[in-house]
Amino acid sequence: MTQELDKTFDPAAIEAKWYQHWESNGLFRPARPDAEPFTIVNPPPNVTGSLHIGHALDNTLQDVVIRYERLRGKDALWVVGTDHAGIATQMVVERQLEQRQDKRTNYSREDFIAKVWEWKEESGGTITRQLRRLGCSMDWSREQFTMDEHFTKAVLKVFVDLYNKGLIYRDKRLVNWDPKLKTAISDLEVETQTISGGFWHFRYPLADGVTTAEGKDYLVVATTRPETMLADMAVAVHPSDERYASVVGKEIVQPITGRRFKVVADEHADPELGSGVVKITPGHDFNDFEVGKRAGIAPGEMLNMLDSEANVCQTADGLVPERYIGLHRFKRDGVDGARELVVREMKELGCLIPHVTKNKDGEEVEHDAEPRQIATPFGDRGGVVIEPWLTDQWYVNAAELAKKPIEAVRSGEVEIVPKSWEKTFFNWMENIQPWCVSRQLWWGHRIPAWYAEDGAVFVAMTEEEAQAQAGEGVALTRDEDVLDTWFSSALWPFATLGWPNPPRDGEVAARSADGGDSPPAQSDEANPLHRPADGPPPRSGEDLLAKHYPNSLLISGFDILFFWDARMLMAGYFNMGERPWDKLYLHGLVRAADGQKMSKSKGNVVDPLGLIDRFGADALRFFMCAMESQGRDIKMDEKRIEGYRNFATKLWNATRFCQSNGIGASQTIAAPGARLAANQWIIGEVQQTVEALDAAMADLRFDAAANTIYHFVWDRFCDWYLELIKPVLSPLPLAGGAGGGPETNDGGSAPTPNPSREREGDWSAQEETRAVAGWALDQILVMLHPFMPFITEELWHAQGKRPYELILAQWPEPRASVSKDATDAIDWVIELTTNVRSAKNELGIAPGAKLAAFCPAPSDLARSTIERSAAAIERLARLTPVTMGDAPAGPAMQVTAGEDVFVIPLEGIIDIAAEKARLEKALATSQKEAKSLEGRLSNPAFAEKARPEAVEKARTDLAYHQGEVERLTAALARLG
RNA sequence: GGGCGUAUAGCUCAGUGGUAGAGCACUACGUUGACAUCGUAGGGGUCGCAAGUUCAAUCCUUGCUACGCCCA
Repeated sequence: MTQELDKTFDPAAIEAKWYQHWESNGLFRPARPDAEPFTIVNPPPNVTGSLHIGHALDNTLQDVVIRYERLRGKDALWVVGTDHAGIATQMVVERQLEQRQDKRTNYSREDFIAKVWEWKEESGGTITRQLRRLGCSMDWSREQFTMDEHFTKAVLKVFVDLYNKGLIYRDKRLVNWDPKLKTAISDLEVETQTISGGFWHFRYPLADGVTTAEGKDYLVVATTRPETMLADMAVAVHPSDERYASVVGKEIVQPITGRRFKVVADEHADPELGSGVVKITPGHDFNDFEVGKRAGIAPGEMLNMLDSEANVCQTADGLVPERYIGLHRFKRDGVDGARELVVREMKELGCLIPHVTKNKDGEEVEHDAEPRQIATPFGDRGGVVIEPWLTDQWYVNAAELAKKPIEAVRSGEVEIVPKSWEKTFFNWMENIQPWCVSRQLWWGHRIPAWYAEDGAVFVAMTEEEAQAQAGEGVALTRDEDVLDTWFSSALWPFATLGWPNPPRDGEVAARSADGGDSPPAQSDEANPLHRPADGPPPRSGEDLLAKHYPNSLLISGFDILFFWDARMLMAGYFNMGERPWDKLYLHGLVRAADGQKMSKSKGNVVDPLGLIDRFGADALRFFMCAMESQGRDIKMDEKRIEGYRNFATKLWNATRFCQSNGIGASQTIAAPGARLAANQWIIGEVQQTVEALDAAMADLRFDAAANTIYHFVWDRFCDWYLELIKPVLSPLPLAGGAGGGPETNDGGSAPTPNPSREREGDWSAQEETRAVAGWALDQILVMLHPFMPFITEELWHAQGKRPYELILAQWPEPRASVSKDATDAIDWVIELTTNVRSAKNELGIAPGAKLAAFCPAPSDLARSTIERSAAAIERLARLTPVTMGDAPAGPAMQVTAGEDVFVIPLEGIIDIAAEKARLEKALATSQKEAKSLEGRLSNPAFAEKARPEAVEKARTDLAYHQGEVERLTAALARLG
């Protein structure tokens, strides 16, 4: 029995209900021990995060795939969890402290971390709640966090393993230093922006009375960063630059510091650029660092003039004048810094070479510096200029780890979709730099390295092991730093599945399919550094890792291809010896309606939850899919979301119609037997739709998949099928058969002589139609479910009692063959109907008017269809009666269906001029087409070289248009 | 400077070696027993520009223009 639906569809009312039902009944991951696995891990959102539109896209796509594979019977596992997000989370908590005039350093490390955990317990669940609103069917029973105890263990193991293989090492070199956050960051976290700056030219005096070939006693150096002068250790000229050959090896006296240093020859100096002389500050510039090393300066000897906040400090040689100490590197908050002071003093010393321009009046004007656009590095989190800074950090030998991933993508072992990203991937992987993984933070995975007093390092999983390595009695201090967050998230595809722990067989209570609640997090007050609750256990005896690694697919935005995807490949091959996933799907960005990137600072962010409130989660999801064509960004378009809300309403109303006609839940997966043309036709349409949908999903063409089901539902099922079966279900009073209305048929026993004939009120025809319609609607619900899970689940249950929820239903398998005669007949009726409606519209005839029609020379198709589907022709084309034979003389309009001509007499009501105009327009079109096709066919080269199918099609088209010309000419002749 | 991508209807976007489609918007008509969050019909595009390949180019090649992104 169907359950009556409200007159209007209200998404909010059903969304919460079904999500709760699915989750609390463990339906997101039903026990399917023998099924083929299908696995996706979600890109773990920052625990500080809240759902933005990009998450909505990313997670919708994943959910569509997971629900689709689940419906296809796979053991579909969607791993979910959040990322501890080192810097972001620490910043959130520090900001909270700031509001109370408090700060991190007022606490011990342990106490501060305890505060972060506290924050996480209270506020860290925002995004996971929001993902539920979107309908995401993740396995919440195994929700993960990158700081879970088992995850931490995995991270430490990877570090130790990399260290033991020489792939992670400590090195003193320049690193990207964020002076605001006071931590090192990796290359990827640096964003280069172009800002307005200056280019200053200075005189550097040569020492000891030396002069250049030109007789000058100084060299001219140019720089965009004058403040680094305080730590200059050389100037460089190109080895082939003859202007300066005589001064190479001679010395400079830096005017402010009085430091003496050499002129060195180095290829880095570009003779074409400025004077051809560059100052070398190896401690504060990446290029200069290399020059310095080549000039024999060891990194340990390189002068450093800045502290961790980029304020000037004394260099090792003590030559920085006292007045500079403590100044910021450059002007900040209106206060001059070292840069400004250096320029001023050099000017006073006569060592500044002014930049001269002419003003409007042609007079020369002097400036300190030439204005220039400078490419400047900024930290992506802190937003301040990054300082190259000489420190000891831990580095991963990324070039080595990149080898296997490169091979894998090249060989196709790992597929990147869309393929166009492969080139970008190779380009980055093949030029990859050592990855700095240490961060000067408190919140994160603390580096498992211990130092003896002599500086010897011991890397081990635990302090005990480190101590064992060091030997008894050696005092050890643990490395203060934590690891880059991406170092841990790189392990997501396998550490979430239990690696490195072996599967626990029966050791823990089985988490059954119906016990989906996450365990409440307990707090372990004794040790705030460790999470008490280890990751959720697998079901008893289940070896998740063996079954679900490699994962099947990863879906991520292209913006984290290097940050995360590439590093998962490295970590996967290193730790597991295998790819992390078979396929990587990269989607674009969701942009604002005007095409701009959404950002908080621009104030143009669209809140997905607001869209869900307004249009429903189903509509938002459908929008995301319909717009997701590979490789393109999505522009926000609310009208379109609204359109998909309307689509949901359409389906709702179609279901109401079905219900009011006794159409309920189907009983079989296979299509019911059907003899009526319309029923056969819709079965064929379902079959084609499933095939098209499967093809689209296999290619991850979300747009094609969404459009396929959309058009099937609206254009085929609602627009035609439901209209075609109305005459069967509710016969017109006058033509009523013996069976009466549908309500009287239950349990009836009257047989019917010819069920293949769509006679009005025919008893078994009605029964067949209700069965087929119910089945077709069920197929719609299943096929649409991955895209619109909520409304489909609601309608699935409203249609009758079900043995299982839709989320666990079976993917369509019609297993039916339909006759071409039947589908041809319906296609013919549709064409006739459309053509009649069009003609009436153009002639201004009331659309409802029923007209008599004559078909003088019916084709076999027309003859049988007119006989068999008279009721449909009457209801839809509104032609009745249709007489096979000549029409009486007199004014008439003419319509066609295929090659069949229908003459519709319109004595008294026809506007002859309008009909003539209509026919002439159609005639002109066909004549033009025919002429063009004739031209093509008469070209001998076409017949010879074109594909036979193309020639054949041209011939068929030509014949059709020639036929149209004849038919229309005859109709015009009849009108006189 | 290197790489990638995009230019198709008023807007947002699909698409194919055989002269183009969708949604929205627009126009006309419409209370035909699911649906006005709707129905029926319709108007609207020399597929950025130029050359080449081809029997045939919106689609392939090259160049140009414009816009966007990534890397240096």
